[in-house]
Amino acid sequence: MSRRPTPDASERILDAASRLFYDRGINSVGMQEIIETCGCGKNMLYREFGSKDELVAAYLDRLETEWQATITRATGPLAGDPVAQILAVVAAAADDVRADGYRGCAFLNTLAETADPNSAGHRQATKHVKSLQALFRRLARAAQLPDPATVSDELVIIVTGMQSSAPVIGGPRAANRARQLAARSLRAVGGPATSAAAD
Amino acid sequence: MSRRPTPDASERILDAASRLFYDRGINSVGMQEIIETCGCGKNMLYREFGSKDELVAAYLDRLETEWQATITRATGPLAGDPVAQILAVVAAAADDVRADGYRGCAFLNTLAETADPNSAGHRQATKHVKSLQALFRRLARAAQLPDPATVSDELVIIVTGMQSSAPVIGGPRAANRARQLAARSLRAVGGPATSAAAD
DNA sequence: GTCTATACTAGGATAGAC
DNA sequence: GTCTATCCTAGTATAGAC
Repeated sequence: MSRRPTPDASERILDAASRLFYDRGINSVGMQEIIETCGCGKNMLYREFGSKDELVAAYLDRLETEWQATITRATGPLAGDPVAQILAVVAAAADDVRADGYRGCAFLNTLAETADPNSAGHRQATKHVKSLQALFRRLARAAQLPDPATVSDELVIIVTGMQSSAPVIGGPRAANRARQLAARSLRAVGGPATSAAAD
Repeated sequence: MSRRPTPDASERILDAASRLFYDRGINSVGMQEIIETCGCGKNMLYREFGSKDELVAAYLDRLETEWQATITRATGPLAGDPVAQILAVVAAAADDVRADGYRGCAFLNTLAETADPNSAGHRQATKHVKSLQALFRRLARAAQLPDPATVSDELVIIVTGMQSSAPVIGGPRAANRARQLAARSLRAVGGPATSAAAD
């Protein structure tokens, strides 16, 4: 018992850090608290992650990877139906929002917290939103919607608005309204294959 | 009544603090930097504002007052046309978003930064969004729109989404898309007086 | 008296050394 | 794990200029 191989020490640290970072904000969490929460030593933490910045980067990196897996899982079965895929992406984001203790999008929160555009957190958060925008644009183009750039911007606004307003107006309400808004957005721009966007 | 030699000392401090708080985030700004920026002494700052928390509260208070004045100015000439008033509120918010150096809604940023629901900042930020929601609901009811609660939630999502996505997708784009989304939302729910929501 | 400027306390931050 | 170095934080108190 005394001797733990801890093959996943890095994971345990990242688990503790992620929870604290999200729940209380990156700037409000000290390294000491992360150490106490995960029960590791300070040297261990700094050996696995060289600095707090790196730990933050790893936190956002893992979330990004998880999000990419989520949308792959959600859109995979709908290959060939890009309109349904768009709605599935919105629905996947909406599922997160319903969770207890939801405190907004981790990337948008990081953006609000770290103003320096050159910081790793800022760049990762910006990249996250831009990749969501690009995904919507790609799918809108595949659906042969007129003006994919406009509709993808609309969808980004709907998703980020859902995430930002949810802590105030309530997760389920925000999720439902956002899904309806997205469906309506797709119907409004018309195009050949938007029948799937009917309520 | 003790006369004050510098009647605007409080204002100057609040100006400096507001700019720093917004540009870099509340938690990233120290009292020392505020003092150096506004050129006042530490004594003065702590006499006018008892603590950093109070200074933050004054910062948000003033923004709230300015915002209330903005919507009063925007909706005043449109009395009797609640649908146009809703669009005017969205347009007023959109104007802010276009500004150079826009870094998101100050209230939403505060919410992201301070997780403690009992803190003054958290409460003021929550109140701000809820009051926007209530304003939309009141106007939607005045316009005799069916389901004012739903349409007001949609409008809140559109506005907060515009504010949150603007730093990433660009202020003007976000502003234009949000105004179009709001107009479409009003047209979609129908009602007797939504012709003003036509593009 | 009213201001600025600075010294100071007490604590918490990151980070490194052992 | 503990201990230390260095820095920054909020906030108070003192010193000195006008």
